[in-house]
Amino acid sequence: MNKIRVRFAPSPTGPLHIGGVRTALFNWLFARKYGGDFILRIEDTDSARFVPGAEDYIIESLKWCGIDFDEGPGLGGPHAPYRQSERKEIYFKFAEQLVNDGFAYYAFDKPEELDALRKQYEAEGKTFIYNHELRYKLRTSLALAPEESERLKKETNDWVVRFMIPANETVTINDMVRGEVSVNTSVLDDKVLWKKIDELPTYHLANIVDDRLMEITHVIRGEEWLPSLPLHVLLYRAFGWEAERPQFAHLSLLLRPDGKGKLSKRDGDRLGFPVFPLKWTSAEGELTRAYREDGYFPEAFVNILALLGWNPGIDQEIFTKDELTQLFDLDRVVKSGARFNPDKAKWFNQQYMKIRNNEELAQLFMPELVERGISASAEYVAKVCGLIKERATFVSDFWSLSSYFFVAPESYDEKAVKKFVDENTGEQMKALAEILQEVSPFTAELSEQAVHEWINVSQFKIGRVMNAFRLCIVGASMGPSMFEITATIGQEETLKRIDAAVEKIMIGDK
RNA sequence: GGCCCGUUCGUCUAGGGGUUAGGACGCAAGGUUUUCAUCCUUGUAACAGGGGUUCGAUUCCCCUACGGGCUACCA
Repeated sequence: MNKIRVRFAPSPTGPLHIGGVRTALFNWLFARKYGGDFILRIEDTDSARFVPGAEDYIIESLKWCGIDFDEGPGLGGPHAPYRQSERKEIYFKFAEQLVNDGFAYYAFDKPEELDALRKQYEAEGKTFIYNHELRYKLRTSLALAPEESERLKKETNDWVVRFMIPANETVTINDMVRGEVSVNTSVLDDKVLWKKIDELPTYHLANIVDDRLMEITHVIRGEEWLPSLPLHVLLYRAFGWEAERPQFAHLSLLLRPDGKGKLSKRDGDRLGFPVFPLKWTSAEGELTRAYREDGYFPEAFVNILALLGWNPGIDQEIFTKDELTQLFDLDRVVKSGARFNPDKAKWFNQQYMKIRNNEELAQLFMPELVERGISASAEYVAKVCGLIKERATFVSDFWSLSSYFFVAPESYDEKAVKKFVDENTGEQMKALAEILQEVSPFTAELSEQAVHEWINVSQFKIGRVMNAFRLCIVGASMGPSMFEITATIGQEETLKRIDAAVEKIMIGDK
């Protein structure tokens, strides 16, 4: 069997959205599983829709996800170049070959003429198809006298090459995810393959030619291409490439969580979750939110995407890249469209948060601390991260969960004060401070031991004491074990905070 | 309008001619914890509808409905 070669072939018309990333991921997973090649090809044959920066964005997104390609722009490879705009001179001869072999023809209609014709058909309630009936009636090389056609070819510059779709033939293709798909060719248009005006191929021609030239064995792409599958198959046949034709797998689309339509680039952030992997600033200066900037870990993001429209048939849901590579296969790709679930996406990130090591998390948290004017050692921050990470979904949650490790509380949660402070609390806290003062070394274990002993002897209610204690140190009813906190912030700071709290909320009006 | 694809808890999905239709997220309740979170337990909730085929259909076939895609000299 030939080496497996797959490609991801985005069009640089804007930032890649998660549907595109998923398509890339599935291709990559398939290639890696079978030891094949993953190729990135930029399909920039539509100069009108070209967006500067989009290609870089695509590459950076893949990089962030850890989806590495073996051949592609910037990297080169045996079939370079990998940008279709840089391959423009190779396509015409293939189009011409099709004309010479009787599979295509020149068409000289003006776009306005066709528009008018379409409108006319619509008005009459008829379906407009540029096909075997029309191609002999319109201005094409099939209908015109050869000299006239030659003349138009020379003298005009907006003619096109159209593929000749055979009449009334049923094309049946076996799609790797959808099974058998049949279409009657009579409903297909004679698609434009190549345009004189910009001397560029359309998607259909460029795609088939490049897939063949690059020896692609499997085409894994979005479902939006399913309707043109028969055309592509017919093209392979016309070129005489049936034996080398790749296998096709059409992935269902990602649907919007609010119900209507497929996820599109224009949905923005009003949906309550990002549609883009990385932030993108549009030409109008609009900034979109994104997974990376929202604080998702790339491993979590990849894990989420992998499970959208695919599953390994086991109950496990958290997978390393290696596990995914091993388990992935096209036969477990789901046929129906998948709606994105933002809550579950957060859950995934939380799972990855819990297993992330503290030093790495500290590094991610550090910039925010610096920005807040806090100076703390990496070691200290790592320790704090270890204590709070299971309470967080994103690194951006860290500050609100851990500020008391860095600064003493400035205010005390009112509800907690009401609940846990009474006329005896002040005295209790003073006594507690005295106990704590004697603990040496000031470890969590020894502090806990001493305090519990004291509570037992003095017959206080442990809940009341500890909650009041927490209020003094944290300022609220939250956070990890009290003694872990005090051991972290230290003896001196602990005693200081008890004093301050007693002063502020336990004496005075009480 | 035409063509194509799809339809199992709210969402992601497993399953597949005979099952108490399984899991995960969410939600709810309980337990653990001095608090919050984690964690554990339990609960909640689904085979779009109608016809066939069959002893039996959620599973196979047909129709309808609904959803989605395509219908450009876009990709």
